Amino acid sequence: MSDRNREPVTLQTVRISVVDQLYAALRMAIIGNELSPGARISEAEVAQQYGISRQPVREAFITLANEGLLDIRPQRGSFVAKISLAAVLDARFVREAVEADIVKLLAATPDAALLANLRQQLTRQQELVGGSARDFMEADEVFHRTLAEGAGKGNAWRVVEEMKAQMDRVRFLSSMHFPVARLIDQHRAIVDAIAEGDATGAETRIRTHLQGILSDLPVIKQERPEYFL
Amino acid sequence: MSDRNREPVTLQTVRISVVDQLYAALRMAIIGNELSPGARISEAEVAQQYGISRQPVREAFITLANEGLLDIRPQRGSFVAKISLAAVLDARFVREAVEADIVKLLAATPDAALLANLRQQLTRQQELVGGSARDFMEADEVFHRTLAEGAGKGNAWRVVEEMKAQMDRVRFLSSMHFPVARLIDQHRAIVDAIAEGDATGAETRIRTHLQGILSDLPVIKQERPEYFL
DNA sequence: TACACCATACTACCATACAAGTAAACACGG
DNA sequence: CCGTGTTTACTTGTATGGTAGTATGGTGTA
Repeated sequence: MSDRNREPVTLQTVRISVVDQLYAALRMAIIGNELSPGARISEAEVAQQYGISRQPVREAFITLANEGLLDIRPQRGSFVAKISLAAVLDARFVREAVEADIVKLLAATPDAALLANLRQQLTRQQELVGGSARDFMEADEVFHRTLAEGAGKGNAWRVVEEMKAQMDRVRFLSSMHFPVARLIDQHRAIVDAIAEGDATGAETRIRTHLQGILSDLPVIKQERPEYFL
Repeated sequence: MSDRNREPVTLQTVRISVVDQLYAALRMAIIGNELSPGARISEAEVAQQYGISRQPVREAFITLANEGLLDIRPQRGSFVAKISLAAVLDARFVREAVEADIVKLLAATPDAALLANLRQQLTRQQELVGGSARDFMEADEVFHRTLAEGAGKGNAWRVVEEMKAQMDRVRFLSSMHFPVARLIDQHRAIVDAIAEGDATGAETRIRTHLQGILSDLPVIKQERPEYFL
């Protein structure tokens, strides 16, 4: 054979377990506020809806509960977790700390390929202005993940992703709170600072970027107190 | 009644589910290297050992897998996760970022009661010199959690805890790697900086503190390559 | 010996059944 | 009308059974 010495590719099993599929679906539904905070959601009910047994539903619930998106009360019922102000603030805090160090790393040794990628994403984001909040949220997620992976901290992204979910969820409670144009400007400013090797500037800008939600949070709580703990 | 207007205390259900108990036990066993990286550990086997059914075991496994401590391979078996160098490095990175911002907060407005608490812990830690690694690890955990909670970031502790688990696990692979005396000195230096309101100093010192494992990691990997991915 | 084939045992995944706790509706007695 | 006790439906927790995918050791064949 001509390719005896080639690198073995890592094969992938196409099968995605019922649990994983359901987990992803429910997570999206919760973050996107299709399932509102406080809403009741029982294992049996969901099982019937999807035509599966209770067990995989239960296992998806467990993971969601571990991520703070679901509240399982034994013998009482399961509920979409209400928003804890402290939890969201702390999630934001963690995310700011981590991403600040990430952009500091990136600015220390700017990488041309990465910057090109980021700038391409900026134009793509610009095209989404006026579109759906969900579409922008996805692009935003890719942008921030690209930063993490560009800094060689791909595993750290898992943490940021979880924190981000808490924050995005709050934003979805009131569709007013995706100031897309402003967010893109901030993204651009961050990329510029990285390109210039300005670590301090990049840090300051991403911290500001991630502090944006702080002003929205009290407003949203005022608008929808029933969604909060 | 004389106490009609008193605050209602929040009652606690004593019952702890089998799942939670098993999860805690297995987590400890994995971090403490009683279950070594790569070791096989099947649902049925554990169920039999503890005299319970497979289902709760499975659910405990799922949470452990989500935390990166277990590797579940469908239809193949479950294994104590081998150590991924990148995962540990990224966990350390996240922890450093978060705890750095925490001590900055603490130093900004030093609190006397908190500082008294911390200094008391320092003397307690001193008493543990020469004792078991596990005892010190617990005291260390309390210390760092106290910092997080003192800064009003109790929810952020969950994240740090998960990252800490990855790091402690590596240390347990070789009992040489708990330089207790040095760690306590660093703890003391951090407390001193906070007391003086020296945010920059506190940040620098906790970053140094948490970078300690970086020098140990390659050594441990050299010693026990079979434990690594 | 070397290799393809197959039987078998084992795994996690999913379905189903039962157990135990909770809460709400309701009947009853004051 | 109000408060109490009981019934009943519903919840999650746990146990067990069946299914499909995977690894392994043996067997036959060249």
